[in-house]
Amino acid sequence: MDRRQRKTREAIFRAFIELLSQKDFNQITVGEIIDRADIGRATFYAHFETKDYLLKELCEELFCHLFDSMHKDENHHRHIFDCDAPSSVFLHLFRHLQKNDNNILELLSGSNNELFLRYFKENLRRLVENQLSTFDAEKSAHLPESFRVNHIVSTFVETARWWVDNGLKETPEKITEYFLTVL
Amino acid sequence: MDRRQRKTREAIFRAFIELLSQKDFNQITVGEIIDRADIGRATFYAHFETKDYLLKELCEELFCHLFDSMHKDENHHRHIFDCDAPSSVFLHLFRHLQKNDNNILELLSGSNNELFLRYFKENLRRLVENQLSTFDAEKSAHLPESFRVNHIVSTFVETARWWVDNGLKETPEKITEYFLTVL
DNA sequence: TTATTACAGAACTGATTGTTCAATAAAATT
DNA sequence: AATTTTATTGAACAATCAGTTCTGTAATAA
Repeated sequence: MDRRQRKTREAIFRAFIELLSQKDFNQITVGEIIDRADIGRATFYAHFETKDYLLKELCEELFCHLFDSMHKDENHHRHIFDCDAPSSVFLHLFRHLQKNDNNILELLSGSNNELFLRYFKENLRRLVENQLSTFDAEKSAHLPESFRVNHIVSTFVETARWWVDNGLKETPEKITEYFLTVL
Repeated sequence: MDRRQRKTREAIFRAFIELLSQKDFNQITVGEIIDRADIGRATFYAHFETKDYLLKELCEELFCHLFDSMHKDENHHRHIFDCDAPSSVFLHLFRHLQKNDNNILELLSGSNNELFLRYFKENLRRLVENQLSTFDAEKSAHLPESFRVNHIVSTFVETARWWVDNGLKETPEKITEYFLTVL
């Protein structure tokens, strides 16, 4: 990839994330993004078809980073706890959320980020589907699988949002415990 | 209230709901609303400051209708099941959702209705806070109250959305059972 | 060195929002 | 019934924004 392209792309992402931490997605205009990124209008549209695609690609990069670093962390902490336990995956996620790399938290708690939440849930769903059997309680065995997956994913997201909205006061371990208790 | 005012207000709501069943909230323009409602542009802005306020007031009317009719129904069906059971409240809600008065379902399952969901949850939260004690399991007793309330509310909303998205195939009784099982 | 590619910057169209105002029609008041 | 108040109309208006197009220029690759 051309060095110029890379720089422009990063400048756009940086500006976009800064703006996302200040206001809702729908309130942000292309004009604001290009002013802050200090690029030409035509350049923006050469990179992203619309604002929606910009968010989509940003999300994909964030999730790659989130899930990649999760796998690394899993190896690194292998001696601390059992990585095969379903809790470990979520504990890792909560830990990485706490770090707030790339201001992902603003996206989670914000009020007009339906699109972001959809992507987040899509990614989580894949993760949960693979591990579904480890969650099976006798009680929920007769429920449709898609319902169970949806419930786990939704509960994770809502737990994370509650955590963020209340100022991240609990430790990742504690919030994982909350999460597993209600589950 | 002036008969003229009432008529235009209803025409606006009717047009707005019809449009909401066709496309996302953010895609709907004021121009489309006034064309469909067959009123002047200035008239719209005499009634609603912005499109957001229109949605807000629509939601308030829908919730009044939903919760009012729920109370009536509660009396009407008192002989059928125990209304003090926490399940009955939610069963009523699921029943009224199934009727889909005023196309409320489109709002629930749609993709850009963060605003609507916020109002929905606010109303539900009040309901749940009053009945929280009836939900207390020993397991969740040590969790913060706001977390528990949030979890119940979120789970209800997500259950309803799953139900709607999957074509309302289950009966209200069945979906209430699903809901209470995962809870 | 040459050819290719990305960017700047400006101008432009079209859509949309929200406001204003004078004329008209409906409703309320006397 | 006559008068006053109020709501609506319809059109025109400015402002903002999205997305496109173009030319000249600078960076990169061949």
